[in-house]
Amino acid sequence: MAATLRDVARLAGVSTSTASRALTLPERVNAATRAKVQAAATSIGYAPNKAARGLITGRTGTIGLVLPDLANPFFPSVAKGVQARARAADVAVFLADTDEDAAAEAGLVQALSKQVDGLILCSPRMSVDELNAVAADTTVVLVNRLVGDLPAVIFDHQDGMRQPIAHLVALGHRRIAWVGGPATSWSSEQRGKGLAVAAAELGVELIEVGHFPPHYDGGMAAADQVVATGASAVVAYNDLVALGLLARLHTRGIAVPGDLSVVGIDDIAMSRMARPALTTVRMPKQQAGRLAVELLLSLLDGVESGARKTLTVELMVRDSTGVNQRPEDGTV
Amino acid sequence: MAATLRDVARLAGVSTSTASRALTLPERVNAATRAKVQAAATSIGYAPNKAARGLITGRTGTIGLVLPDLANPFFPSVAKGVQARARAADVAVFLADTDEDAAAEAGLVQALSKQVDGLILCSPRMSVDELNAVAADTTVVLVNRLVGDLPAVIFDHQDGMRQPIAHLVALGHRRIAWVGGPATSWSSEQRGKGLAVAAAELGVELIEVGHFPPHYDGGMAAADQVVATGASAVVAYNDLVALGLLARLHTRGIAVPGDLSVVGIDDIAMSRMARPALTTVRMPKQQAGRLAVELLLSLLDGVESGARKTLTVELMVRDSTGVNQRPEDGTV
DNA sequence: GTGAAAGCGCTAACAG
DNA sequence: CTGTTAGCGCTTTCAC
Repeated sequence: MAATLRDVARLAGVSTSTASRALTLPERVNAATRAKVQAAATSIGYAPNKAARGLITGRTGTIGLVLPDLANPFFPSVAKGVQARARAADVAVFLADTDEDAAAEAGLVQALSKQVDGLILCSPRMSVDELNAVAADTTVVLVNRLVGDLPAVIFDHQDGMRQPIAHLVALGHRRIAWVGGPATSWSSEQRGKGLAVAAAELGVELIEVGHFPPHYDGGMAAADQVVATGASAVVAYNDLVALGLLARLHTRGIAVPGDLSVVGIDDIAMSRMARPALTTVRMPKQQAGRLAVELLLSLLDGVESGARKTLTVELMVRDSTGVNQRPEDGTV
Repeated sequence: MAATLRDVARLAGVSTSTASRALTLPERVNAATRAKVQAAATSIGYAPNKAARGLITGRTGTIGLVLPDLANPFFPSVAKGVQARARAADVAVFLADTDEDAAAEAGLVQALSKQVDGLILCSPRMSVDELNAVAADTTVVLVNRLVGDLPAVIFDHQDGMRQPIAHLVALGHRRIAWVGGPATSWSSEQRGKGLAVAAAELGVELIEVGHFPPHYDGGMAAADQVVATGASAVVAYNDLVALGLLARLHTRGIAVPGDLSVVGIDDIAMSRMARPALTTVRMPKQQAGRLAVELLLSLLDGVESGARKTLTVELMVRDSTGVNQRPEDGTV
């Protein structure tokens, strides 16, 4: 059996409340007794039972992270950031993968919300109403989605989508295709809009090729339609789709970037490893995770209420010389 | 405030103990009262406080998953499997990423172990002694590492490493290089041994090129040494290393597989997307995660004690026709 | 079959 | 500054 606070108290010859104070509010205790208690605690390897503490303080020291799919490299990056920041704050993280299933997501969130102080919902697929319902009885921070005034960490799609367009225009492109993600995806909508605005401003044509699954196979499926548009460049919903495009274009003997330029979005590790390396728009994924935790913690402390953080994104122009290839997420 | 069991009991006009029984041991309660209680519970959206329950039952309904690095695609796959199986058993999962830091890992495990029923340690970096110490006061299941008799889920490196060697031999290779992972890695050691045994059996030469970081950059670093060995084929510690090799070989103008054949290990999603696609040894990562959970749960129920599961691995021969490209981890 | 009472490990008043 | 008391929400004897 693990040591309890009573054991510590007994060993130190004080009451349990004094032992408790010595460990959690050191200032309110005589230095001598404090030392005794702390010595006793370490000597028997005492670790507080967080569940018991949570029962009385109402804080469990735990947050939940819900995301659509760990197999999509975007999400482990966010998770890594969340995890790191939470640990620094001595907070534990429950992880839940919903498998891109909106219904499962709602159920999971429901269940999780009872066991945590707050929830980070990354790219949630559930409806606005469901989301508002959850937010009504749990502290929630959204990542990569905006719903009403709910606290959120998002990426600057406005500026972020202007960058690849400006880049392509500078290279002489005038007809640019856009391969969208799922029709229900908030970020796909934002990305499409951002590109359209930038294209209009810069006086070039943006051709929307349609909605595709946000995966490698989605890119394979989109490739021929992209070619048929006659565009000289294409921006893909994300890097996975861009890599799928690359594969199919290669099969068809279409040179990249010679015949067609391809730009991805997200900057997953894989995009640096493709050949040709993929020019992409970097989303600071780990940072988003870290910020989401900070936002959530400050919300729990009652510091802020309707906060929203928008993260700067950055065009990564990749070429064979390896310029600009530094990884966001550490060495991979 | 969330509804408590007392609220349910009051609403149903019974005592809290009856309410408790009606919800957890339905057989021991009159059908009529049971129905009343259950109706009351759902009507106010009652969900039991797991922390309070855990305080008394000694079971928290939570397990911990500790892994070295979410940025390495191997681990999110395992995590996905763990997560899915745990959810099916209505068990929550704490996630901890140690950043490949053995010291941090030991501390994390220590802290986590107090809050969970059991721990899944995936490719743990800590020492045998530390591991035994942890296992002494927590139920632990190892994944991808073997220490004494500790319960573990591992991959069949014996047979797994014979497959790529046999494949390469069949293609006519007689000098095969092996690019090992970190010197401290259990799986690197196992893989190296397995290859050596197979090479000896098949009468070909295995040249150990040394130890490299288990990343893309490690492969880049190893490439020139591999070339210098004069081997006609190389097996890399993992796919990331293999992809790094591919990149550097391409830079040097060495054709793959024309001049040099490259085989990876793990079958991460990325390996299907490389060009040329990477022949690799598939490790059933999600399955390992699922089995680890099952093993842990049965251990917690006192069913088994020194169990060990060995998973079959499978050579994935990749070529430009797309044969054998089905993904393990769902569509990516 | 059901209720009363005790207590899991801890913290938060409240006295002293 | 420290000890006593109460109780978080739940399960589990133990009577009835």
